[in-house]
Amino acid sequence: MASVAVENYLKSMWELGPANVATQELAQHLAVAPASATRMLQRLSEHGLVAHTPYRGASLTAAGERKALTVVRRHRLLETFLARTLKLGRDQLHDEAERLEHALSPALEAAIDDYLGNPQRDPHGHPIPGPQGELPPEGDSPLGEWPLDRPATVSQVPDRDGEMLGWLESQGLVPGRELRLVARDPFDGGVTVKFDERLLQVAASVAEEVRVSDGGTA
Amino acid sequence: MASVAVENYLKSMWELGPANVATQELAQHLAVAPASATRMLQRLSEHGLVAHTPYRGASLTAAGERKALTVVRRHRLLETFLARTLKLGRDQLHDEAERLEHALSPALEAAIDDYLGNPQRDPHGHPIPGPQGELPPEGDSPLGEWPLDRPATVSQVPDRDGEMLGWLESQGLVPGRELRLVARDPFDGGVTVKFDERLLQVAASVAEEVRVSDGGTA
DNA sequence: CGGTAAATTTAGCCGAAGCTAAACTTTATA
DNA sequence: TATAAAGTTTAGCTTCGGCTAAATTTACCG
Repeated sequence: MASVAVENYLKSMWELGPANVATQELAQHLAVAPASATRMLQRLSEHGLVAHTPYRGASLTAAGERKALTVVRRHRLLETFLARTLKLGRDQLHDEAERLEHALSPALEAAIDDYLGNPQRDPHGHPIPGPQGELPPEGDSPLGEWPLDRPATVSQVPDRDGEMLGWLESQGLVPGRELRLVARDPFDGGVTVKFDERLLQVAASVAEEVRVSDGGTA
Repeated sequence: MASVAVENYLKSMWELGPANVATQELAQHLAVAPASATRMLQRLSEHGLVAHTPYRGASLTAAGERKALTVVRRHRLLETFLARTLKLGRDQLHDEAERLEHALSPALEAAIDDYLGNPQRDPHGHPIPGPQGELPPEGDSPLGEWPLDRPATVSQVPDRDGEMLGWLESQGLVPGRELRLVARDPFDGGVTVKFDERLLQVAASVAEEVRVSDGGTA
């Protein structure tokens, strides 16, 4: 009960959770047919990793979440490691880590963590779960929900969408960037931000994904 | 036609080759049943990666060897990378690389090669195939076959046998070590070597696996 | 040369994980 | 409230890559 497929299902469940996740949503996230997701949910359920109520969706059990978090931990450690050593662009990191995360032994995971000095965040600003799955409480919010004029620091950018990431990068909208919201589109939720003496339009879809906080490194 | 299993079969074929490899030999090397090896040889044969004559063994075709060598290249680059960055012991390298080698994209392979400055040998002294599978001719021989008294330099140590590797390491018998054969057991092929002003007994099984040459880095 | 032992292959089974099509629930709408 | 649409599950098929047991081929030995 620890194949690549199982690890991916658990990770997706975690990313889509913590609420009950719909079969279809899960299937889409993994690019498989809904029937395949149903079957896997049944298997995961039998092994106590997921609580599945037929026709009502599923959510991770404590055991399932623990496993999911070790995958997330490996993923984020790998992203950090690859960025640090190989200077890969932020937009290449995700795909590489996606494949390598399933081939990382506990020993190698520990060696990487050690080498990096127990990093708390990956290059996208996502927090790295501890060895037992501990995650610090998140103190940030989506850029789109930030109040106007209050100074903010970008804390997290998305990692799955390479195109969005490339754009963010090209605009300098990366973790650590300090900025201010100057306007919000009342209809679609897009915002205008200001930094470096310039204004930048950010579409709603992007403003949902980028997270900000007020501290230096929250 | 490029699963983990296929890559492993091709790599084993290369390691056991280049002559016709017996089904049983291959099966043992991969720890699978002979029947499983037969079936895979048939599939590989259909795809033109091996030439299989029923009951007579199989060998890699040119296409198969090309594929095998990319796996070997990834393996050896990974070993070198892990040793360089994480300072893993020589005896941990093999197992980790064994798993990671199947998850390395061409882009990441290139980035690692670049980072390492196009290394020619891995930490065990094995030559690293070039991007197109080029391998330099080997100018070394098994320690057991080296003439008495002629100065030699260790060029390669085995990587699959962690226990043997640990012993070699503990005795200082690592690539680069200079030594001299002072005696050979006429019966079992074991040898006595001298270096650092001390004598060391090397069993036949070990003397077969360690390779030496006379130059500095042959 | 014949017969047996060893090696190999074939036959048939299993589980994982995917798919499509059909059946069944749930939800939403007329 | 009935019915259609949407979502989910079941049924049944496929491929991959294992396995064991039985059949077959090869090789060796008396």
